[in-house]
Amino acid sequence: MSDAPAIVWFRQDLRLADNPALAAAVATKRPLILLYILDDETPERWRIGGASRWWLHKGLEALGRDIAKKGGVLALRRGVPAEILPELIAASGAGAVYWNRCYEPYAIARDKALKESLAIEVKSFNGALMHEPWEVKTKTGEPYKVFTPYWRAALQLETRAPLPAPRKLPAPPTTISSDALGDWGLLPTKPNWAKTFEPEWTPGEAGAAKALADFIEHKVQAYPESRDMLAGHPTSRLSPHLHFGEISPIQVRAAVDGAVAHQPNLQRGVDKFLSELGWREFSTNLLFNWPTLPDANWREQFNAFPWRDDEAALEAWRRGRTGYPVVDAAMRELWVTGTMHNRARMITASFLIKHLLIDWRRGEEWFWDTLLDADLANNAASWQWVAGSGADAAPYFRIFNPVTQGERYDADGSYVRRWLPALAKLQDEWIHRPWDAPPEVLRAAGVELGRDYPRPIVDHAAARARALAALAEISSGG
DNA sequence: TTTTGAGTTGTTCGA
DNA sequence: GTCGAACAACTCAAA
Repeated sequence: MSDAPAIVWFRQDLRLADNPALAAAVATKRPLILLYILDDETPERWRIGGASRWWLHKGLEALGRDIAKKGGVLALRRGVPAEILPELIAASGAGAVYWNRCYEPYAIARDKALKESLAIEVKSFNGALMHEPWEVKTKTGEPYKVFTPYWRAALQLETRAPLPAPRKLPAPPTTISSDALGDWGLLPTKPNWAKTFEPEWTPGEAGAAKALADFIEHKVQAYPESRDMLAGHPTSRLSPHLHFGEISPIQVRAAVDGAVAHQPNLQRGVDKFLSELGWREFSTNLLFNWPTLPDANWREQFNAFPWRDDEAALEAWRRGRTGYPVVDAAMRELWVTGTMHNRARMITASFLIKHLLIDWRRGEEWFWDTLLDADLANNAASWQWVAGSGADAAPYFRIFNPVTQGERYDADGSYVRRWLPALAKLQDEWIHRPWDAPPEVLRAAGVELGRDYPRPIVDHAAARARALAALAEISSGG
């Protein structure tokens, strides 16, 4: 066995359990250099966003603690991996580098170049997906473009069992210099707008495991119906943990399958939940096979779509001042908690695209900066899905009515009241359409439209008609 | 090669 | 209030 140390390069896999690269490195019995590199230069357009930086700081803090408990050390470096890795290899005499794969186009190019240029052994592993994008193909060997057949095919494939966390981690051969996490400036200051994230989230592997256990115990059984309800956190809330790799889909799947083995009545909820993980994999499959997904219309006919340039409307949407309570509540939720309910994402995205006719890429950029779970594949695929420009797109006539959606999925208005205190005293009947409320009702609730809460910035019926006309322009018939 | 059934999450209108 | 139909045409994936 070589005494030359091995480097484990952590990227979007900030965990010790079910970490194939780490497990393989530990199995070599070499001394280990456990490394994270903050690269703010390689991805030019989609470098890590503001909210995600807070999570990254907390996640690295947790990973460092977990590693230390097992006898190892996490080294932090900032810069370009193509410079840092050779330097570290030279300084440490490392004989191997192990990592788990990423699927962003820039990451694929970076890793490919590193594999070619580094003179030592390099091994990459699947740590982020149930199935690699190239493993799920149609009968003719093409990548799937429609979710349902994709997921049906994926379910036919075997998945590996989750790997246990290493019992102990070998120390590095010598002292490896490390940046101080606090010097990276990942946490916001003056103002510390992330302080509202603290009570909502516990970044790190333990926090992820707790969220999963909570989901299985309390939520998964009713998930197929309750998942759509806007209030009360009916979903797993695992997405940021999954993005940063604090838990793997393999672990999640093994846990929910294990629960079904003891409680067969959970099967229905588990199947629905696993299909959501399937969407995550499907999105990665799309990004891998169509690397321009984040930046270009997947359907080229949308290149002719008559988007409007409306900075004021865009800003009203960003800040939750559209005058449609369910939209505004969701945008406030995003701002305050760094996340947004899945259905609320569809409602707000549909509103930006269809009601305001603003380019989906403007929304994609805002979500990228404000979401703790910002993920290039999910973000791009989902925005294009709502726009209708993407794979497996929604029918053109699917334009969410924010009032109907609010009344259906927030019937008692508790979601709106939580995020829009100005409307807290408005009765259920008017909570999703305050502009229709009689003046005395508004007075009694202490609401003056235009002062305490905005009037709608567009009329729904008119906006819907305008969107349908715009879509007709680019249809083959128009 | 051609055919066939199907395609995450909706809304509106009229009976 | 409830319910079914209409809302385009197209592409996908497998038979």
